[in-house]
Amino acid sequence: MRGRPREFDKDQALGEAMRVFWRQGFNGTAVADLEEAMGLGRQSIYNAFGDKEQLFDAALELYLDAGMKPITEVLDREGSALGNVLDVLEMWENHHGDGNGNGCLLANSICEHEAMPGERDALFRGAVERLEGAFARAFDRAQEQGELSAARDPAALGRLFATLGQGLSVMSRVQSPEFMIGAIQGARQLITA
Amino acid sequence: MRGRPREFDKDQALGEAMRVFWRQGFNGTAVADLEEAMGLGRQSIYNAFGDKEQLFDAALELYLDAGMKPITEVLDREGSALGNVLDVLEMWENHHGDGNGNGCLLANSICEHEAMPGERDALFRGAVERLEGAFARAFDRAQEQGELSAARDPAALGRLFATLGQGLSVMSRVQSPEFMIGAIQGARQLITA
DNA sequence: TTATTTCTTGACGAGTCAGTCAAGAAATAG
DNA sequence: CTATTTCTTGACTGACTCGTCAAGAAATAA
Repeated sequence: MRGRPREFDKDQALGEAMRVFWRQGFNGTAVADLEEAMGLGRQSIYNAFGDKEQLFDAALELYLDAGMKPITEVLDREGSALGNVLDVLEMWENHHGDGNGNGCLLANSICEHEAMPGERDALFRGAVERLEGAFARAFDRAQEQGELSAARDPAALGRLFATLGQGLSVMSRVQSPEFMIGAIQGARQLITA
Repeated sequence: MRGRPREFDKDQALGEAMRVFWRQGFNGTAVADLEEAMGLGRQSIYNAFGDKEQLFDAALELYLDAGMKPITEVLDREGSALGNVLDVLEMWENHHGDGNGNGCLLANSICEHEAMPGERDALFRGAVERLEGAFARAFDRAQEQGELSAARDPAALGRLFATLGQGLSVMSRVQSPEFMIGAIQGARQLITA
């Protein structure tokens, strides 16, 4: 027997929750903040998502799906692999240059994570490895295509660029668009010239 | 009239407070945690350091002095400027490979900062600019010394390496020493070969 | 219609938070 | 010695925390 259906859109509400966690972090977000942003009463949130920690996990998963896939998809695109890497740099330039200033929820969560309840290490590592792997594959193909010196180590460069992405996320929270563009320009120079 | 002198060492207590904030963040740290780590009663803390926010600021300044100076000093050393940069990469490799896993208090604070009271943007930016500037000067000198291609932009590379440092800090909180070594190895390859 | 299930609303409670108050302890100044 | 100043200890407070409870509303099933 089905009972009364919920009045709100669960996915949309989760998106709003994600944005609040993104901006304020887990410990910096009160359930009252979530109520306001999601436009819901407290019990509706607990009915639909469980407690605050489960809601955060769901929001983080949504973020990793929505925010990571576009990058790995570009990196795995056919054609010039080095071009794909440069396209991702341009995506980062546009994203971090728009002044939203919240960085990346993954990086923010990793930095806060010792102060958070629960076990999320595996989730974090998995996300990083997907990013790292996509970059490594691209650099590998770039070598095959003759666009990257055979002296480079694609796996090491994959780790470097995944790390750079996290660094850009941190910097975007406090630095100007000009800074971000400069840092990305530096990365461009090192893999092209 | 002087009155009763305090029984504890203020600098040492601040160091303990710094370590707690470093590990747990501002919002993740209760004043009770600070009491325990510093070995002090609550009123002693408030007498000596003011409120929690002022104590955090003092701890952050201590960190920036103690943790940033060694890096800029190596970068500004005479001799091979590119060698200095490589030495900093090695310092990071040793630091992040020791498995302490707390990353860098600056990066952690930047990520948490929207959820924190007060204005720290200027402090954050100043610290980043000191790091960025030291790298930029080193790359500039490396060009003069003929160890870095004249096609590079030292300012952009300075921003890139400051950003990389923040990224390494994030990664060190969840990734293995092998990952860190790989990422740093990637950076080495790009500025030497 | 009536019974059942689920959602929504608002109040509530136990626990934790940062910060303060008050009293006693321990030092210096005269 | 006494008076004064500062530090230390521990209790305390009001605000905020997350999560739950209870009652009514709104849907479906028969």
